[in-house]
Amino acid sequence: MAFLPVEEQLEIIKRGTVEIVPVEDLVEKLKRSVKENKPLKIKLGVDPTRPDLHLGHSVVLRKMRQFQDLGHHAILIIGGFTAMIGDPTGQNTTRPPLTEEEVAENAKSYIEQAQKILDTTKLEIVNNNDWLGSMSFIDVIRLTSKTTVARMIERDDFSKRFNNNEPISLHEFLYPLAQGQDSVHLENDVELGGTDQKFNLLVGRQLQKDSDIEPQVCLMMPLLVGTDGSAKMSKSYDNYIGIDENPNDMYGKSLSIPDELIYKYFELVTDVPLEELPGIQEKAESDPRNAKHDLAYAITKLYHGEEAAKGAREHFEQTVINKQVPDYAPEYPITAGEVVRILDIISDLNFSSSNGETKRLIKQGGVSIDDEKVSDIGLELTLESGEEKVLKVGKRKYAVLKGA
RNA sequence: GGGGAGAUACCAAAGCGGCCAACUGGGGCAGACUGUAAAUCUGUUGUCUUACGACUUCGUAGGUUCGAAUCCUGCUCUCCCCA
Repeated sequence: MAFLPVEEQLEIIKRGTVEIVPVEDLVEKLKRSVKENKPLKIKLGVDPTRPDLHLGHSVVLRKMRQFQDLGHHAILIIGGFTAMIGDPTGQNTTRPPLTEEEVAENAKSYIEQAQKILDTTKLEIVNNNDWLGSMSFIDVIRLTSKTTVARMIERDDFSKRFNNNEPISLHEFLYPLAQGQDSVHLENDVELGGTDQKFNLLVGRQLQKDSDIEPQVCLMMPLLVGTDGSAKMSKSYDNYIGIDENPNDMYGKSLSIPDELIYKYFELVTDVPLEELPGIQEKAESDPRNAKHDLAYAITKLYHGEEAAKGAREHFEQTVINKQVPDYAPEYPITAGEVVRILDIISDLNFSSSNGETKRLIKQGGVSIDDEKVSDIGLELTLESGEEKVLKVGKRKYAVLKGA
């Protein structure tokens, strides 16, 4: 296929990118690629520890996709070997290493999800266990001799942990080397990663140089801030929007991000055309409410299609704005005439983690039946056959109580 | 190898024999206000119990005591200093 002119490619590549080190090398590589009609090898390493992908992961995956669309060759590395070490990046404590079986299973699930973003028909998938796993101890020692302790602790998370008197296990130093060795093995032109990966990516560049391979260009994408507006998006902070999430939740969660993030999200996790971005930035400031709805729509559409996005918007208007009961509310059957405690109903529905919490919710006015706040902790109810009541717990948990 | 310090709830951090289910801050949850935004105010945040109260919890296993997060001993883990 014919490649786009270098300038046009660059513009697409630079979207949302924090840093390209060094950008001149990328220009050179692109020029040569166009001239020789030869795709660049783009490397992205993924850690198969947590297989649930969310929009945070999508940032760098989307960048990968953009390279694919530009005609370049995408290589996804499953960090089967490195996962057994545990990437220290961003961890304040050492990660538990995974077994080979877990890795295989997680990798499978990862790829399944990633195909919502990547073009898997044109994707090369490799496992770094294939080459790292067979290295001998002497190979490893030679590898370690290529860098120094001072360089290692110069890395941000290490120096922080070091200064905070937190433990750093020796094996964690090997992680960047292992990742760098991947680049030596693949001889890739570009490696993608989050800004937190900068150090690791640069190690790859250095190791390639040492092995007389043309060094890779490191391209860093920002870490997407989660829906809470402060920490990076992560499952463990529960501030994430999963790419597998149902349209309604996806839409709703997208709306719950702080206003300041609207533009960033448009830039990083949607496919709105480059030329529309300036207009969006303006709208995000002048009319954040609607801009955010546009965003929620765009995100939902990306993963579920136009119809579902429309449905999610209607659903939102219906339930939140007009305060109607969502149609997915679970039904809770109650035998006609039977006396049931409200406490038990909520517990059965898993709407609260303990009876103590339920009582607290009731005391604070967080529970209502048919729009009427429940004030009595010990409330018991009975339903006639066919009778229905709507139970609401907290902000957005609904159930339909149905006499049967 | 030698010496010293430490391990408390989601996180940080007080408490150092009974008044401790454990101060305080952050986070979370709920209410008011709103745009499922922010800011603000209020309440709440171990389990069971309508409640009184009961039970489990302060790295881990034992011990001392009427009584332990607090004292003693073993163990595990971490940090610092020296070599």
